[in-house]
Amino acid sequence: MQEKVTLRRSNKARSQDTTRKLLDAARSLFVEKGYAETGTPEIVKAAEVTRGALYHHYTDKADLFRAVVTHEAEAIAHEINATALEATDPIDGLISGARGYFTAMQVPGRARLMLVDGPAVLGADGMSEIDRKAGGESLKEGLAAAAAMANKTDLPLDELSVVLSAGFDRAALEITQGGDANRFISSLEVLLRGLMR
Amino acid sequence: MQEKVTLRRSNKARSQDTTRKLLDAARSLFVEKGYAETGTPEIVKAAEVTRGALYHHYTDKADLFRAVVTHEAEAIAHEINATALEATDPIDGLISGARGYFTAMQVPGRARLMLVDGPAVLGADGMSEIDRKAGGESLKEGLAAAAAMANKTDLPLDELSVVLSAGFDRAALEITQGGDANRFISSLEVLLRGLMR
DNA sequence: TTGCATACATACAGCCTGTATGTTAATTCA
DNA sequence: TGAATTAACATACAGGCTGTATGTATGCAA
Repeated sequence: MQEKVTLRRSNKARSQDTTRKLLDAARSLFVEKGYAETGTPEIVKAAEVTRGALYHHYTDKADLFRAVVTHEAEAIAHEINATALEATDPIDGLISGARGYFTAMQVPGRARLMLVDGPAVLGADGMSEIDRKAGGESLKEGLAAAAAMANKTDLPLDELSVVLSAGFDRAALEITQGGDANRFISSLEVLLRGLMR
Repeated sequence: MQEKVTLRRSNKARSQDTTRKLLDAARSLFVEKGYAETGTPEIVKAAEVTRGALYHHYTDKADLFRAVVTHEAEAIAHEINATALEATDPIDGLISGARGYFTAMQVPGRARLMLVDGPAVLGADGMSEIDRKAGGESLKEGLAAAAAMANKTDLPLDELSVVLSAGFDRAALEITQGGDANRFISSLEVLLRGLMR
């Protein structure tokens, strides 16, 4: 006789499995169609779970979105770190970091997720917190190092890093839409070099 | 006997009136609560019209939003032009324009409308078209003038203006959230000056 | 083994969007 | 100037989506 094959799994393993399936499905749908155009019924169908599971693990749709964005931010930080090369010139270091950032942002839909839907759904503050946790401080550190080397002590570093960071983001977005990465990189480099002269 | 007092109005006048009421109500609600959190029933109630009127004049909710954003972009351009002063130094002109932009962006909720919800709902391309029609080319022109005066012929002006424009936007957003306008302005000025040296 | 907590599954209520249809008044045209 | 047409709504409806409430089975701890 065929026994009732209920495969026995720990609660932790079950949770990990379903959250992972939800995260994967949600990510690819959010990336493909955007946040507003993606419904939870569609997500759970793709994830092969029920809405009950979704709302058990996440408080609401935005919470799931936050988890996806957080995961993505970590992946981006990881990719950048993997390609970042040590540079003697701090500005070279910043440019190399920017190159890595642009490359990481080329995975389809990622730029929209992180730079358009993210701020709209989670707010600018919610996003900056996620970025901070995922190590988005590197720009400010690089700027500070460059300023120190150039003996520029009176630069408004906090504001500069905010402004430049927005420029990097915008450049990344433009590049995904066909913009010329090299021209954007040189425009950023000329800004940085001018700053430190 | 009391005659039936149906005040007689032309169709054009009626349309102007209701679209204006819709625009006003939608603007203040979008600004206060954001696009996604504002429903059309709420809008028409505030405007004292019906949803039928709304969907008669606009194809959908996003279309009404587009009209609001367009109107707002024109108001911003107008405010900037009103305060812009002629400068001999093109960089001074850019800075003065930035000051006007930041001031215009301080009206509550406007920054969110134009810089957060706008791109998410209408797309980056939809927004840039609106900006373009409302005269958002002034940055590129100012940059070109400054570059000409400084004999900088090899700058990637298009990319620079895109990157800097993003920086201006981000600065405006930060200022509405308590950031120090003067520090942002000097950070932008030091970027521009360094660029043209 | 017994009781509680976890991890769901199902059902439901409320709201919202867009469309279809009906009605009244303005405008056009013969 | 009267009839036909169109504009400007108003009302009703269908479908879908979100979040919650409730039910159930299984893991886990005492």
